[in-house]
Amino acid sequence: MSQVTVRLPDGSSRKLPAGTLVSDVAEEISPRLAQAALAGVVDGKLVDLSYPLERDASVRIVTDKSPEALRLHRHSAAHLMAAAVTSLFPGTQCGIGPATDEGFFYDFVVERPFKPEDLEAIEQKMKELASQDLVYERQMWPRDEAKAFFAERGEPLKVQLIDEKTEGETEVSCYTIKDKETFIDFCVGPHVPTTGKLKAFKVLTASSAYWKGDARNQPMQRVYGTAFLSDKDLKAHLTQIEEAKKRDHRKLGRELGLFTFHQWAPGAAFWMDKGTALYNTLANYMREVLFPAGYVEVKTPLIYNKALWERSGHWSFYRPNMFLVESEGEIMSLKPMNCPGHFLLYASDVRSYRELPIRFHEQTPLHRNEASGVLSGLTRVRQFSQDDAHCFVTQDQIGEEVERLIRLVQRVYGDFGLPYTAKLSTRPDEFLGEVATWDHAEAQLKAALDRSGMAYDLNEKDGAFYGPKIDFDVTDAIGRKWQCATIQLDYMQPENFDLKYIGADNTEHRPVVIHRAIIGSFERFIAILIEHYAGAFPLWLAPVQAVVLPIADRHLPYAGAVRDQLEGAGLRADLDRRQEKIGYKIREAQLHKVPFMLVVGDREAETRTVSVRERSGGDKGASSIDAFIASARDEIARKGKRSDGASELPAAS
RNA sequence: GCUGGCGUAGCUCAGUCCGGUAGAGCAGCUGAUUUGUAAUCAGCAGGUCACGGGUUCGAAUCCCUUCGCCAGCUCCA
Repeated sequence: MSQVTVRLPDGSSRKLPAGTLVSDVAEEISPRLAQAALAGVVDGKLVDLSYPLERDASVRIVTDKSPEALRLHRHSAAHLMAAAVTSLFPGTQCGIGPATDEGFFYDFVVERPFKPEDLEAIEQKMKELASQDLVYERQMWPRDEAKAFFAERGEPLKVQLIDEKTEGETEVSCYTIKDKETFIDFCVGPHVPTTGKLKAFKVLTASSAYWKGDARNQPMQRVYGTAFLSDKDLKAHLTQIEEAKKRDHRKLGRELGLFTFHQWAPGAAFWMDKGTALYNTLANYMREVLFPAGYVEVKTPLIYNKALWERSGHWSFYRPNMFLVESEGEIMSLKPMNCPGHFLLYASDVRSYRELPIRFHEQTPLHRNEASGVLSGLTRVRQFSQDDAHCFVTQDQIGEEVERLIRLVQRVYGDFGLPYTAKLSTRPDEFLGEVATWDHAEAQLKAALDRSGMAYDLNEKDGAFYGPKIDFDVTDAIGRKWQCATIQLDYMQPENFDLKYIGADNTEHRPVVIHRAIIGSFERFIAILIEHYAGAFPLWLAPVQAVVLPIADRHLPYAGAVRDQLEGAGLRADLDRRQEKIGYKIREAQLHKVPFMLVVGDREAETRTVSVRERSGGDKGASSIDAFIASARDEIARKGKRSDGASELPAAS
């Protein structure tokens, strides 16, 4: 019998008979490893434990500790779910069932949509199948036989998949759970060896999806579930889902009196006074950041003739998302973006190289006619404003400008206590302009990222067709990622709009445009902040920073004077003048997450002080009004950070 | 936009399956209470049951339309 040499991760190697299974290798190393083994990695490829080793190879055994384990579990759980569904609902057709970042799903064609009771039944059935510790078996079927088999079983979608995925092959791989009567699926695998390995899974929701995600195809029922390596991890995940629900900005926005919606203005928020205070604080903060960075604030029209959109190219590719209006027979559109307006503004005067970079910052509202089904709270709206700006630079200024931008991004996210990551997207296969120009631009972006000392991912070929870009993702307090900042180079629009500057050589040159936003849309960023802080904004952002709480009516004059003094000092202050006990007023203020409660009664009125109660931290004792104002202003100026730069905010979890 | 679910007082929800005069808590208002660090007591008021149509002696409830909200519609066998 011939032998194969198996190399192990520790550098050792063993000679074993050809055809030895991965599971045998695990057994050979140690019985305990064999017990824990879920799959193998042979020459870098993830395979089943039942994979036979026919030639020399490096082998690694996958266990719960391996990075592949989670996806393996989830994909196997998807099969287990499909087995449960086909058992409970005979005649169900199966589509695809992949693992995802959060869990897994499986698409089915069923007679009627699933109800919550069905999902419970499915989960029960899965548990039952798991407890039976059934084997996942890989079988190689002749292609035609497999197609005939699935066709006969009334699974045309599987036949279609086999056709598409295995063209030119003679055999296709299928996986059974127990046997082909119980469950069989066309699948590359691999899987965990038996259903008993799956110990922590949950069926979550059902909704509809289309075959291959295309609305022209047949609608299917998608059942989502999640699986983890331990009950502890699963529980943590479910708790996280609950936590996310508690922080939902739509719920907190109403409870905190920030904003509301009306069915007659779908996708457009009504900002109440407190929400407006927050909005304005953000908008002014961005102005404070951008003015010293060389930006000028501009306001350009909200409505433009269709001619502009034809020039910019929006008319041909963005029209479905534009709100059109008619005036005296002319078709106009509300602007979905600021760029074309900024180009017209740039072109309204002769520009010299001495002026560049020119940086136009604008916060006026934009309108995008998003499909009704994608609207969601403040995160997906039809009307919003951005901390939008366009920088007009020379080719050689790109690197420095981008580096300045990265520093701005770092500063802003630092002020909000949001961790972030960056990714650089380079030239796609279909692109506009010269390869040399792209290479030059990409090199400058890379150099700028390197100089900034930031770690970043490379997204090859993911740039826009008009230029490369850098995107930033922030991670909120409960670990969710949001794309906010973007820095995009644009070579196309300066051509379209024939933008020029006069160079040092006294001839005309083409500037490069950098589209950039740091927080993106104020609406969406506020949603992120609400959920990040769980509604408990740091002092500098809080819509109401302090509320004065008089003990009894006779303290109202003094309380009013305190409130006036706070407002005079630039603080956002309220006065609770209701005839209620102090505990009631405090409870109310706590629920509204006001950072400071200032209790005033006889003692305070006499000594011209306030009793400070902190939202987090309770009673801080008496303080003179001036001392309170001074410390509050200091905290606002520091934006909640200690003087060493670290954040005082508790890690909300 | 498409598929499914949902829409009852400002908010959270009961009542809908099985048609028969619309309910609770919180918030609001009035009165009493004048209060010291997370809910004082009593009373009152508040609803074309999203909108429009249909079935019926009778519709919040059953059927259809429209609007809005929620979830999903990228993950590859």
